Amino acid sequence: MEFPVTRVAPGSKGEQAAAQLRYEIIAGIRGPGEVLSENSIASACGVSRSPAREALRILKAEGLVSLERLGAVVSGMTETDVEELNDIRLLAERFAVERCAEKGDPSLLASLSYHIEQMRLALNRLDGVAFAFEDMAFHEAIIHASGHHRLRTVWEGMRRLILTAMIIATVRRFEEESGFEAYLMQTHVDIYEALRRQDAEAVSDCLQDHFADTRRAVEKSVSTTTKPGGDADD
Amino acid sequence: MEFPVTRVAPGSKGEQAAAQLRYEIIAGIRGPGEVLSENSIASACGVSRSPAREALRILKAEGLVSLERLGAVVSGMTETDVEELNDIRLLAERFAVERCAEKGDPSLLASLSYHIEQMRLALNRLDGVAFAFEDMAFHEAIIHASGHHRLRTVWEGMRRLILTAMIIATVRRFEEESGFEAYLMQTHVDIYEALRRQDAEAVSDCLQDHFADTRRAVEKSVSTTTKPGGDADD
DNA sequence: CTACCATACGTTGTATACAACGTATACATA
DNA sequence: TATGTATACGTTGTATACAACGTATGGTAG
Repeated sequence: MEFPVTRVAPGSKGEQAAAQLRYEIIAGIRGPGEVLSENSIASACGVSRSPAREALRILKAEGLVSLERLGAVVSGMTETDVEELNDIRLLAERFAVERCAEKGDPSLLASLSYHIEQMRLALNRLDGVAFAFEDMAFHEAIIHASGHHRLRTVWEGMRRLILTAMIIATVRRFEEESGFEAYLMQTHVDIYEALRRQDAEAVSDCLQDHFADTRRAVEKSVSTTTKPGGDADD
Repeated sequence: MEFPVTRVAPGSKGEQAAAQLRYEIIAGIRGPGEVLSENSIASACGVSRSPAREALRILKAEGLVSLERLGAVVSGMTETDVEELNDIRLLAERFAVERCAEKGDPSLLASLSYHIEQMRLALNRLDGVAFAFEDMAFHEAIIHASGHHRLRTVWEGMRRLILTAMIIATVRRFEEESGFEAYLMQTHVDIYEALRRQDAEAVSDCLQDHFADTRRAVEKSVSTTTKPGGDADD
């Protein structure tokens, strides 16, 4: 799989290097315990230390590495990490829909409907990457529609992490799994319908179901990932 | 007020510069709309562009500035921002105590009790900074006790922002307000007691009360702040 | 064989130099 | 006067050089 670095991080070389490393860490290509020095990243990504340094700071903020004195140690993404990430996503989106219910943004429903349709099209093309982007856009629309700046800032801090994990999981699911399409689409439609009915409790339940499914899918991807560089059991 | 930069950010020059700027933005010394170039920060803080650049990235991640092409534009902290920050804090801590209830960490209660006692001592000394640090430690203990790594990562992303706002608000409250001590201490004791009784619902209510009070205090500080550099209403 | 010390290397933190890009301003021309 | 253009400046992004620090390793003395 060739990871769409520039689509995930369209910005500077530092962000692109971070995007590449993020992918490699989440995909398990770089296993937990592996040490990343600024120089090694610089040479690996073909850039100088300045962007490499920036990449490391980004990855640190996302909790993917811990900056030690000797270098950045890869934390990796375990099943627990995926589960926790979904905890937070569920927490954030439930909060967001509560706020949406108060405000009642009419353009949100249109946006969600649009992304559901785009997901259908991507599904027909068996384009996992496109599907993941639309899936992401669906959930991001809910966050944005809340109109809560701070929630959005928090979201921004884990946005690319989530997007990357979703791309990996979705592509793998498209390749390996079968028969999941109906349920995957349905959970999004359920959320949409519940929002349209302004049934807050139903939305909450639908989100919970959806993330339970997401968790299963992502965990399967993460756990089946080989870790060539890993096993650094000091 | 001399802001304890090194206590908030004991790290590199970049982090210290960020701490200083963070304080100045939250305190309103640097108003919304003000433009911060890397060079101006470098000269203002007496460092080179490398730490200045790092500081700007940190502030961007915290949502205090937005990085435009022309430079970093200060977003500032409005009353709405403070309110939103407390929304997220309440959300995070409620989630944390739910997890704590499941696990039942005995050392948490001891930690909370200790910090309450330290708050009392700081109160007697009329030491606003020390009080804020203990207040912070109290709430941070709850987050940590949840054992939720991702929640901690999210918390880490807004930790210094919250700490700075708390220091400013607390110091101001110590200087200007009076008669608030009893209630301020009581809300923390209430949280502690509810946790000790393992009464999840009561904890939630206590947290809500506490943050409602915090919001009032911080908002008062922010709103009464003069903004000499601001008023950049393009 | 062990313990200690010196040296060399690798790491991050910081400063500076260079390149690319956009903008604003001043000037010339219609 | 209005408009188009060219130039100069300020900005970020990137590369490189230097400094400080810790560690690991090798050698030497006991």
